[in-house]
Amino acid sequence: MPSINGDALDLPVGDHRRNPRRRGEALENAILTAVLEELAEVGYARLTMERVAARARTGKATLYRRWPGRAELVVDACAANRLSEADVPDTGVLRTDVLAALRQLSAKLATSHGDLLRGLLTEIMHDPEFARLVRERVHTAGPGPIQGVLWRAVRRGELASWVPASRRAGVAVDLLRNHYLLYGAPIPESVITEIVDDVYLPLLLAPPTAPPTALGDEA
Amino acid sequence: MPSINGDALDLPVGDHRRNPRRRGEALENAILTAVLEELAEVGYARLTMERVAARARTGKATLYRRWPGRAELVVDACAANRLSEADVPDTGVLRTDVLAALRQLSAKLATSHGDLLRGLLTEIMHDPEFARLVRERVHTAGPGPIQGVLWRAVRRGELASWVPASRRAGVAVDLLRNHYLLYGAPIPESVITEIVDDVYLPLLLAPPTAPPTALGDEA
Amino acid sequence: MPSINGDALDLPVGDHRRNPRRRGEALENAILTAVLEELAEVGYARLTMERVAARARTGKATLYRRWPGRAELVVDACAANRLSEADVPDTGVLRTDVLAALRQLSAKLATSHGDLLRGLLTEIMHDPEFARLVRERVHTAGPGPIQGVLWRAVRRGELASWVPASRRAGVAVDLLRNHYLLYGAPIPESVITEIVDDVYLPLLLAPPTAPPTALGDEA
Amino acid sequence: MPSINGDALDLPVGDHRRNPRRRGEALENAILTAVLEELAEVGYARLTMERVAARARTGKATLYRRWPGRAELVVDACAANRLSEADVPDTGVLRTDVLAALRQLSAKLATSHGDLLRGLLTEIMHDPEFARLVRERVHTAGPGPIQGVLWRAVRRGELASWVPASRRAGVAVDLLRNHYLLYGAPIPESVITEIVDDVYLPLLLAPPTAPPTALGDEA
DNA sequence: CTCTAAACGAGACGGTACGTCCAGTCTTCGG
DNA sequence: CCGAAGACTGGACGTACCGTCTCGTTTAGAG
Repeated sequence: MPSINGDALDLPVGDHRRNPRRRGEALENAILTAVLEELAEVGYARLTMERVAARARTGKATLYRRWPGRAELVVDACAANRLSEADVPDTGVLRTDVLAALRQLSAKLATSHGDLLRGLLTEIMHDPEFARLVRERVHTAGPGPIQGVLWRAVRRGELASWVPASRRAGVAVDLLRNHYLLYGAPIPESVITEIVDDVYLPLLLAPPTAPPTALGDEA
Repeated sequence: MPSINGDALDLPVGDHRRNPRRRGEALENAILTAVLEELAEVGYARLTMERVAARARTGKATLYRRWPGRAELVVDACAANRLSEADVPDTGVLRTDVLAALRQLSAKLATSHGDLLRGLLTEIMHDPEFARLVRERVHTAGPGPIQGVLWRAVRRGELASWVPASRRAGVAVDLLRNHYLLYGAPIPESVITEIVDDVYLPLLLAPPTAPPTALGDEA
Repeated sequence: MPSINGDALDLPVGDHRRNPRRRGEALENAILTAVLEELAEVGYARLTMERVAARARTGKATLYRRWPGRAELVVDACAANRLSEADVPDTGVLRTDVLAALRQLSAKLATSHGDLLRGLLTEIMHDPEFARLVRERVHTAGPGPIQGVLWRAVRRGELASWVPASRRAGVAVDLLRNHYLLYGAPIPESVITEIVDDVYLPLLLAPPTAPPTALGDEA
Repeated sequence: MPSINGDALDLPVGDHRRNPRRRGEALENAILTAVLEELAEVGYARLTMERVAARARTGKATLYRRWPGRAELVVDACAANRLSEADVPDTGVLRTDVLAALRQLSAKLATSHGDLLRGLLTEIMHDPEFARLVRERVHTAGPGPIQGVLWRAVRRGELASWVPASRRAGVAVDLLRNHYLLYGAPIPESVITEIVDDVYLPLLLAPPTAPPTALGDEA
């Protein structure tokens, strides 16, 4: 790109002016902070090793010594600022809990986390091990909370106990994530309620397999 | 990237050697063909305008005169080779039809189409109009066939007639696509059958909304 | 150059909007005018066929059909606006006349004519015929006036009659042109007077060949 | 220019295949050598940064890191191969020495040096500092030798001692250079002898200023 | 407390791709 | 059917980054 903006990489400096020279953890923190700032400012797609190094006032070699590439670096940076995995308040009703969980996820996707997810998905396939890492982060930003919600519902007797471990459990999160990837943020409230009322709750309460009578009755 | 392969852009030439000079549609076809070949060979991530131009034996300016960038070019190329929207055979049973449709989609995702979807998702947010375009292509590679399947089931009396128009209709495709994005191809057969048997069919046959008495009844 | 200014070649249009289509002389005039405007605005070095065509609201082929290249086009454009060959006033004294002629030439070189000369010199060698053309223009912008001055001096008896036809006649102009090419415009007054007083006049008045006694005296 | 020769930049390689990576002076020499070879092969007008980089087996960025542009790069390359400033043999006679010096210069202008001079003159005016540099190179390829010749003549008593420092000293070289610029190389022998016999020697031997009585005496 | 080995900062290096400009040539279509 | 208008092929531009590599310098930590 022929210089869309003439910025000479003259980033504001956190003024850990050189000397004393940072190492180990201090250095790593400076780098991860720089990554998060870049993520916030220009997004994942335009984040470059060059700018991260400049912003962290270190050299590119220092980055490559620790991370194989941009994707891994960014994943680590996000792991570091671990968004506290805010857990969902217990409202005592499954529907309300699920809505809260989805709204929380929706909000998270609207931040740089969403952009990040989008970007990482394209780079996932290089290395299966890395793919696993990303899935964990992505899922953490998903099924984690909802599992709690489901188990509470089981304890209250709202749900059959096999449900939280079944494939159905993740459907709401998957659909929401899917909607984000196709339509972007912000996700309209109506989409969330539709997912919950038209799909998720009916699904959770449906019998384990399709009623054999559905077809049989007609036949 | 410091030359993962040293090829000096010496691509096989279809030998439409210069003169007569191609214009308009003929030229456009040559370009779109080149795009598809590149897609198949190196994938979306490593497809470059430079190589496409070289392969189509034209100049970059000709590409940029027609498309604003790589993403739009690729989308057009895919629209052109419209993968014939192979329709699902009518087996007379909903479950079998759905399985066939998902297997078809799964196969499609395993080709360069999957890679493409992955790549385009990161570039979607620049321009809403472009986002819409991509969604259409992506959906075409999805809900299209399954709608047919569902309507046939309705006609056979297997399904309530409101189902194909409801949000539930797209769930299977969304889950499959979601799985591809997170886990890549090939998608194991077991995942497909689980989606169908544990989620999709029960969902399609569940009552329109969650039984309001769900908790009360059981308690 | 990656667009030093984003101008999309959207030049001010003389609004001979297309249709009726111009031809022959009308078109030619529009082109030559465009050339002169470009020359004035960006100079010879940055004058391009592309911009000229755009400015004249025509196509490049129209230019190439009439002129082999930029150099010839520009020369023609200058021939058209023929700078009236302002002749030197007769002061009755050789020195004053010569000074006036050189100052006139110096002034001309300081305009786009100088820039033009500079540019054309680099493109002269392609075609001897064209080289001749340029030399004529260049000389016209030089020896023409001074010949008059010299002949007047001959008539007054200030000069020997063989001088105007000798190689010495052109020396002043050659030196001035040379100075311009090496040092650019404006040429300091002192340079002009030095050329006249230290070189040109002594030379004009010197005997036809070196006094054979110069060396002989010493020997 | 649409490929005057179809060569795909497959230049002969000096096979300093990568590693050890060249730096500093070694690299610079390789580049300057490449420049000189390109100059000799295609001339200044068709010398491109792209080809120089390819020939030197380096990247364009490396060139631009060191030189602002083509002109500066070429000037440096010429400074490097400093054409040994071949000095003029002492024949013991001014006329013969001058002729030798001019013939030498004439020969030099007929090589790529002449082409170079021509090309650089058009790019001189961007930066006065650069203009100074070029003048030095150009003069070096000129007045240097002739100064020696003149001083020897002074020592022999052939010339007055004020001559070598006067503006007259450079006239022969200026006229020769001027002739080259207008008529190109090769410069006919007759032009050289005319400059020497009809202009330069008479001028050198003429009195310091024009006889004040020039007109009066005759009248 | 000294000395050595590793890590750091800085940035050069070889290289790919970008998106733009322009040169010349060829085609189409209007007058 | 000529010629105006403009699309085409293709080279080069100057920049941004990539990932590697070389320099000194600084700083731990072993002796």
